[in-house]
Amino acid sequence: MNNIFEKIREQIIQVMKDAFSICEGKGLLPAIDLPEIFTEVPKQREFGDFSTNIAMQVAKQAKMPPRKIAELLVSEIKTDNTYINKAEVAGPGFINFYLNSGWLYDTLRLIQDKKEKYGEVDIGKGIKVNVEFVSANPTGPLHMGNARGGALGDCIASVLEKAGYDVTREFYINDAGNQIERFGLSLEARYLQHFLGEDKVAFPEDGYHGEDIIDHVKSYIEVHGDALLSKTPEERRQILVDYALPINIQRIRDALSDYGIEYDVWFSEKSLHDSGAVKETVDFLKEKGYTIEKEGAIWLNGEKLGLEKDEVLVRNNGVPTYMAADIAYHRNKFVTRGFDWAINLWGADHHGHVARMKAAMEPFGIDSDRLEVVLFQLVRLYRNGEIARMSKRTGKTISLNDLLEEVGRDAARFFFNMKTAGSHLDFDLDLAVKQSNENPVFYVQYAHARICSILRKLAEEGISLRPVEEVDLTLLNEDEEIELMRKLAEYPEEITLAAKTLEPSRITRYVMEVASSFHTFYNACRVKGEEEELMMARLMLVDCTRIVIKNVLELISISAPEKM
RNA sequence: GUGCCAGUAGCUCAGCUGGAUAGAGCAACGGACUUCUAAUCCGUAGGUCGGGUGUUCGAAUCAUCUCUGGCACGCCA
Repeated sequence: MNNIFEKIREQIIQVMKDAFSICEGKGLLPAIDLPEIFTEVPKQREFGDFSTNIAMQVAKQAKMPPRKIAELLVSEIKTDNTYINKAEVAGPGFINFYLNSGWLYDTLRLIQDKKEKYGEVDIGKGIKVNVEFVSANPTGPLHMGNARGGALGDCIASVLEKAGYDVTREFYINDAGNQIERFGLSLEARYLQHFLGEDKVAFPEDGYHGEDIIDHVKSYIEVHGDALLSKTPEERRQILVDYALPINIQRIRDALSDYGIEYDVWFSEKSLHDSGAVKETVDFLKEKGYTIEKEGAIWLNGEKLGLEKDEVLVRNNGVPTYMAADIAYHRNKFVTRGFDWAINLWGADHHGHVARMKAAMEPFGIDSDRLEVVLFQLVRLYRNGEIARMSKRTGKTISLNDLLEEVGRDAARFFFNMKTAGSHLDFDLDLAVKQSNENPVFYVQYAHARICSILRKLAEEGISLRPVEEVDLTLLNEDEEIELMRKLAEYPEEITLAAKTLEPSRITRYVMEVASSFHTFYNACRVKGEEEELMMARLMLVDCTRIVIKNVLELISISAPEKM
């Protein structure tokens, strides 16, 4: 058992089912085909700890007023051996359950038992899931979109791990295709410009204008000089790409590592072309009749797959498109490597690609539900209350490296994980570095530091945590203590919900609530200096809070300082 | 033009399978440090949930229409 909420929910459902059958047995209620019984935590504390609306749900079926049904059920309720103290009918027909504090004390016992594993649940049952995120073009540095996608993807992966999935973090390296061509052309142009003069060599219109391209060329020239002038353009571009690409990829790895992201797999698009997997995939589609040929190109048959239009898989020059490679890639994930589930994080500007990719799984016998795409809206950076522009064309982009240098990993990851993926995100650079109450990162970290301070101060006096079974937890009954324990009890439930919705942002908001409950407790109740048994009970509560905050911060890869 | 996403307090955002009086943070205003860290806490104020219609015991949530903003509709990725 690692989720008290789950246990309570099961108790309530069982108690209600029993009450229904007793009522039916006594002829108080007609036979009812029970729908699933839902429980919720009422917003108002006076409505109890949990409630259910089942009486309202079955009112129509029973042909009785919901309140009447609820009253019958409550009169026949059996709550022996449960946390339930009493049940009451309220409002239009809610049944409110009031629990004894045992579930809160059991929560503390559970936390002490599980320690850093507290919060883990097993809804994943070891299902193999591939989480692919960032997957930026290795033609330049990582930008804000990659930063958001990185924080989100990494936290989704972490949440799924905690929820019992077998997670693989993966980066798809787009080291083939058109953008690599343009990368080569850009490098070549800068190279030639260096020797022949800027005005003598035209820069490709859709080339990469960034400074980093010039830097690559400069450092190449420092070592190898002008030897490439005598090569053919093809050779020249190949050599320059072979030189610069690994550098870019290494820089991406380093930046992501600084950002707290470690991948299990770096998957090369080029390898799919080299191994023949792309060609094989197109051939397969051709054989199965999912392609059509027109205008010298091979197209994916949109009509047959329920898509709006056809998509080019192989251009009339024989070069496959990214779409062909992407299909081969996902076929590799599902068929070759046997993932049960694949989650991709894409910027919202790629949303048009979602339906196509899901549909394209069908010919391979892959249920499209096994591919899940999380779209996230793009980021706007603010500085001095104004939008900090980032323009890829002028090369004056604010990169992930710049961001980490300016605000640090903790603030960056925290901010990107505060909001749901679907909402636009305004990143306030000034706020992220502000060391004040306006900054939510410090709010949470401060709670952790405060706890550590309490533990430190007590340790100096030779007072340390007792084993939980030697502590009288029933002494914890102040409102602030109850509220804090209640918050701590929610954690496994939060992990469950975050995993089900693929919304790690709720975990970030959750830890802010834990911090808030702790700060309130701190201001209302003292630990040090209280009568010994009470002090020990509170020390236990404080330590459990520390464990939960640390677990969450570790989950989202943010430091948990012991002093601030 | 078609499609996708969004519109909730001055600002930034939560709101789970429809539920009880729509929440939080910041900003504003008023309070609390001789006591474990005041990077904290307590209180006050702040709303036509973009707008209309419908579905029903009940709608911020579902359906539909409409307005506004962002994005996508390439032999780019």
